[in-house]
Amino acid sequence: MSDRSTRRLASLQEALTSGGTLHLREAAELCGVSEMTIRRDLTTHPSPISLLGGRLVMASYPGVTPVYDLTEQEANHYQVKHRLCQHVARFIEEGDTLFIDCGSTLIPLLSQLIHFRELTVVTYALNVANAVAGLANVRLVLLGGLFYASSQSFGSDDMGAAIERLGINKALISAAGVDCERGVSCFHFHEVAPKQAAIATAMQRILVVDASKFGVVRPAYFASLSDFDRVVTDDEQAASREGIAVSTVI
Amino acid sequence: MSDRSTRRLASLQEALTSGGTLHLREAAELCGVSEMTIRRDLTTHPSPISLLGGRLVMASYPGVTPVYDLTEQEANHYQVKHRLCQHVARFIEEGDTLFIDCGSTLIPLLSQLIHFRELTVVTYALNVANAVAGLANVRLVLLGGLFYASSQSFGSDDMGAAIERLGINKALISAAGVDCERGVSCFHFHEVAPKQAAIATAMQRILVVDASKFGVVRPAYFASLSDFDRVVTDDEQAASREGIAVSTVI
DNA sequence: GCATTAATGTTAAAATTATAACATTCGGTG
DNA sequence: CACCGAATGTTATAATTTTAACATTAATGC
Repeated sequence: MSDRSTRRLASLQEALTSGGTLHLREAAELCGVSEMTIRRDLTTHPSPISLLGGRLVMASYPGVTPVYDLTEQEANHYQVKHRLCQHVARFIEEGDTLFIDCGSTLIPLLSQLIHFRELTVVTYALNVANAVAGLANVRLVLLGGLFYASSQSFGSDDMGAAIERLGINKALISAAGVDCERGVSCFHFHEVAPKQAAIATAMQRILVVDASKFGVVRPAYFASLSDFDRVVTDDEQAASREGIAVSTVI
Repeated sequence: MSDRSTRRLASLQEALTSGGTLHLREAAELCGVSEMTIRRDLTTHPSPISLLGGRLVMASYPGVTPVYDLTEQEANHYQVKHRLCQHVARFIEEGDTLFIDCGSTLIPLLSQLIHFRELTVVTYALNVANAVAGLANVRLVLLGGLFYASSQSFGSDDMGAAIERLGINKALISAAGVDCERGVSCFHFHEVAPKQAAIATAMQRILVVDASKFGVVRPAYFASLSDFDRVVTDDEQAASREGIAVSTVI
C-alpha cells in the first residue's frame, strides 16, 4: 500500500544523503508528483527526512535538530550542560591543547572556544570534530579509526599510543556513571582506551558530569575518582552526598 | 556602528555552534530584541548563520546548504557529478572496501551506497565521513590527523602506512587536474600521501573526474594516468581530445 | 538642550507554507 | 464494465514568514 510512497522517500533520501536541502517544490518535481503527496509521504511514514520551512533536510545531520524547541525535559538537560560547560570554560587558557571526550556533555563548550585566539582540540568524536571544524581559531586533531555510531566516535588499536604522542594540556573527560567506590564508567568499551590514554598523558584531568550520573555504574570502567584533578558538576550537594569530592566551587 | 549587532550575531553563533536550530522568536528573546532586529542583523552583516523558514541554522554545517536551488552553473556541476557517480556506482560490488577520496566529486556517490547490504568505506575527509556516518549498512573507517579546512580533510605522517595496512578493494580517486603528459594533480600537498598510498594498495584504482579538469595542472602532482585501471568521466570526447584514454564506456 | 542620525520597534501588506476538505484518478475485483 | 478503495491531485483557507514602510527610541555632536 505504501510501496510507491516508500520508493519516493528512498529517492529523496538518496538526493539528500550527500548533504544539503531540497525545496518541497523541487522534491515534488523530482518524484513527478504534487507537493501535497510529498507532504503526505513525510507525515504518514516515519523517515529520517524532516520538513523545515518548506525545505527537506536530513534530520540525522548535525546542525539540524532544534536546540531550544525541545521538550521541556530535554531543554532542561541542555541548559544544565550549557551551564556546566561555562564553568569548564574558565579553566581553559590561551594556547591550550585540549582533549575533548565524546558524548553530548561537552558539546556546548565548543561554542565558547571562539573567545580564544588559538587553541588545539584533540578528539575521537565525530560530533565534536564537526563543531570544531567551523572554528577558524582552533586547530583540530581527530583521532580516527572504525566508527561507532552509538557514541558517534572512533576506535582503533593504536589510539592510546597516538594520544600519548600528543602534548595534551588538559583532558576534559565525560562519563555515564560516577560512583564513589566503583569509580568512573561509560557505556562503550572502545571509549576506554582513549579516555585512559588522555588521563595518563594530560597535565590536568577534568571530569565533567551532571548530577544525574552520581551513584551510577555503567559497563565500562575506565578510571577512579582520584585520577582526576577536578570534578566539575552542576550540583555540589548531590556530589558530596555521594561522597564525591568536588574540588571546584562554581 | 554595528557593535551591538555584531555582539548579537556572535552570541547567536555561539548558541548554534553546538549544532541545532534556533527559531527566530527564540533568537529574538535570547538577545532581548525584536525579531525584526535579528532579521536585519542577518541581512546587514555577513554571517555564517542563515535563516531557513523562520529558523536560524549554521550555514557551514553539512546538510544545510541547498542542493538543487543553487545557481544554474552550480546546479549543472552538481548534476554532472551526480551522473558521474551513478557510473562509478556500477563498479561497486557487495562487500567491497572502498577508499573514497576527499573533495566534492564523490559525495553524490555516497547516497547510492544504501543499495548494498554491506560495505566498508575508508576516507580521510570529514564531509565524506559525515555522509557515511548515517548509513547503517556501511562500516566507516576515518583516517584522522590534523584537520585542513580547505579540503575538509585530515593529514598525518603515518596515514600512508595506515592505509596500506587496510585491505582496500577499490580506490576511488578524485583530482583537480588531469593532463596527458603532466599527470594527475590536486591543490593540497597533504592529500598526496593518502592518495598515493591508496593507489599503491588498492586492487583496483578508479580516477573520477569531470571534463573541466582535463588539460589542467595543479600544484600537487600525485600520480600518472597509467597508475589507474579506469578513468570515469562525463565527456569522453573531451578526454580523447586531450589524449586521455578512458577505459570505460558510460 | 536640541538637532541629527543610527538603531530598533511596530504595524500592515505580500508571499509563502501548512492544513483540511473534497475531487479525481488508478488499480484491482467480482 | 461498474464498483470499490487507496492514492493522488486540487482548491480553499488558515497560519506563518517575509518584506516594506513608517514610528519610536537611543546615541552623538554641537
